[in-house]
Amino acid sequence: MIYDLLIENITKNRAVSIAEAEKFCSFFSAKTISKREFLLKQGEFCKFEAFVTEGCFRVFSLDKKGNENTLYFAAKDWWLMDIDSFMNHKPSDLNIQALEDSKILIISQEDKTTLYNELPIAEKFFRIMFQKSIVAWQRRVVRNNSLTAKERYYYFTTRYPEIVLKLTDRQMASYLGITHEFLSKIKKQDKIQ
Amino acid sequence: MIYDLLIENITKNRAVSIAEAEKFCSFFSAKTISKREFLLKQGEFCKFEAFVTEGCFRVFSLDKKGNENTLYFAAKDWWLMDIDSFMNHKPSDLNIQALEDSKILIISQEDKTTLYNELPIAEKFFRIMFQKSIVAWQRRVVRNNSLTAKERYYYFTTRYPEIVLKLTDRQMASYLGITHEFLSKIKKQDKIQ
DNA sequence: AAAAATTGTTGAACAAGTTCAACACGATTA
DNA sequence: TAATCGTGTTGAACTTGTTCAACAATTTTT
Repeated sequence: MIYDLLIENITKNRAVSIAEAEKFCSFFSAKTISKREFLLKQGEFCKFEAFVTEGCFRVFSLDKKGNENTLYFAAKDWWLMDIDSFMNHKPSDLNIQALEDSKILIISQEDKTTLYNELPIAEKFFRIMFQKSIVAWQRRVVRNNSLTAKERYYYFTTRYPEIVLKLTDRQMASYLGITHEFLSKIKKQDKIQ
Repeated sequence: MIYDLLIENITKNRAVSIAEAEKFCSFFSAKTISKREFLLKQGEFCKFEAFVTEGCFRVFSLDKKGNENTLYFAAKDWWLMDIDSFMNHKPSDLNIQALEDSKILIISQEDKTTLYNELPIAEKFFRIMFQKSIVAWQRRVVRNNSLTAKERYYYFTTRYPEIVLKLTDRQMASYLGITHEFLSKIKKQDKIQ
């Protein structure tokens, strides 16, 4: 069933009844996205939140110098959203693009409000999910400040080997915060030793 | 009243009744922390969350090379916690130290659970607070990757001028992700022009 | 008030990462 | 099939930021 993965995601480590899980899922509908297609473009209003059931996405922004900055990749079992645009009803700074043919479960802004109102456990679920997310972002900041590019490259490739397979070097470099030329040099060094 | 600032913080932009706000506050007790005192040390279990009503704190970790990495500063009206240690009941990676004589409102781990159970609006309040926090962390990652040290210095000093006054250069440098020597050189360059 | 410790400054040598340009390769597209 | 475009690689020159050491100025402790 298309909701299996989402049900597992929301019930994992939490006391959620079958009825609650089913109600939760009823707010989401399935959607297919082709490779290279954009789910969201900078400047648009983000009026959805989504859960990835198949494929992979890249979330990135463009800075003033025109460089791409990859915030994160979202493969199966990850959530996709622009919290800022969604929460504050403002144009998005982010682009969300499919790296391969993908499938998501999507909820609209209005339905998300209804979900919170009708299913109190949803507040707890997302509250905990956001807490975990903050921990991950804090660790990312510390890694970016305290590790060299080479160390960050090792961390990323050993931590997310399945995602690495789906990326070009340019996409990975924009996540690591280095140029793709320098990433190429890191990889070369690596092979020699 | 000592709860005034907390009440303003939780009611701002949200429909919270006076009764709810008062109940919320009843879980918190006032505490005084002296300059240089640690509210939490790396290795300890973080069994509290706190709201700063006076003074300023620094939250930092030590990496393998022995360098301090400042995650954030928390002045009046900010929340202080180690989400990871608190949520996952594990030893903390973080140090929380008062930069000056300070006052906080503090809630214990048990009371936080009770608060969530007895006051459903608390789930919504913290869910929204955490969402805002994620947006801030995402922006920090983008700034760290796309701005030079000098640009980050400008951003920080113009965005948080009151906090800057309370910091040594070393503390600011550890937040910006540079050495204090280099910060000193940035400041010198700055004066000349 | 003296001693000790921490802080900020500066310089010189160095390391990490960028920029730009050139080229080879593979994948789309016409 | 040819043409085009994006990708990965490499080198040389350059910029940004680090490291280490020395010193002066403050702050803290005794």
